[in-house]
Amino acid sequence: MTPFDHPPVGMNLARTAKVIAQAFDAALVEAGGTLPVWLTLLSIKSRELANQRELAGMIGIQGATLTHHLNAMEAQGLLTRRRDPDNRRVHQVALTEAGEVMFLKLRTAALAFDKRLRAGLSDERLADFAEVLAALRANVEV
Amino acid sequence: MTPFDHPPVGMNLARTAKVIAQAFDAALVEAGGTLPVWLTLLSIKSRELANQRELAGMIGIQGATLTHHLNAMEAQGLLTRRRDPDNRRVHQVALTEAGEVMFLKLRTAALAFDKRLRAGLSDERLADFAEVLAALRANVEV
DNA sequence: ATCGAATCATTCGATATCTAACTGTATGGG
DNA sequence: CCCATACAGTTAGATATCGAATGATTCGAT
Repeated sequence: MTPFDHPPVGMNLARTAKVIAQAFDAALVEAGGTLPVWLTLLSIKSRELANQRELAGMIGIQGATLTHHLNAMEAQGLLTRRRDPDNRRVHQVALTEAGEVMFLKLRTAALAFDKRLRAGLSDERLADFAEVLAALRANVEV
Repeated sequence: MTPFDHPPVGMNLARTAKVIAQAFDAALVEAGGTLPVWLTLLSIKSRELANQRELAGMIGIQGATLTHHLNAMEAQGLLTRRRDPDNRRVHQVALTEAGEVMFLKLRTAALAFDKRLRAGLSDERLADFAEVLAALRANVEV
């Protein structure tokens, strides 16, 4: 498949990330949510009253994409948006009761998936893995 | 950002894969193509006359998605589709002259990007990295 | 005090992807 | 032989994402 001496790192990374993301999404659908819904809930919980720019940054998506998800989740009754009275440009996002419930359900699924993923891999091995990921990111920035 | 003891592997993997894929796509756009175009060209070159099911499998996308890319690339004059006379269900895909030229240009960009990505990482380290990727994939299958 | 620049969010239009349904073609068991 | 089943590809409809343009608000420099 490749005109490369070594199997290309990037391709391997992309393929692996894809199958894992798909499996994770399937696990979350099982639990009544989706991957973007989980990421959005997680970002909101980790910093209540953050503005949308900050939430998008935590998730690693653009503001426009987050707006989309928030619209859907607001329609589903998982969250509310309210303008910050101190700075009426920003929308403060907060979870509803239903949003909290969904968060807890998806967290259970996410924790189980993370455990499944780490099976058979030592902490040192995973730490080195994370370091390589960081190095790859660094090699691409700038 | 997380209710996890350890930073979750999957999230780290997904984020890294995303920024690297974006950087790679940018490099390919610089060279006159895109990531899906490159992957399609590469899959065709690595097995001339393969059918679309096989090509999609090599790239890691569904047949329907490949159809989309082939339509666009055929319209651009990069490739041709012809029915296999021995089995009129299958379409044999072949590159045109322009497709060959594009392949060479994008290959140069891809090789340069791969080199940039590996900078500062030993072969052993990358080999172990690839093994962990394989283990993660295995942990998710079935 | 006002106007231009910056900031936050939304809207718009495009691309990539998926699944499911459909079309056309091949094949094998009765 | 022929029909049920399987297979290759396309089409249709949905979701996720991005970048660019727009709207609303704030801030700062003169």
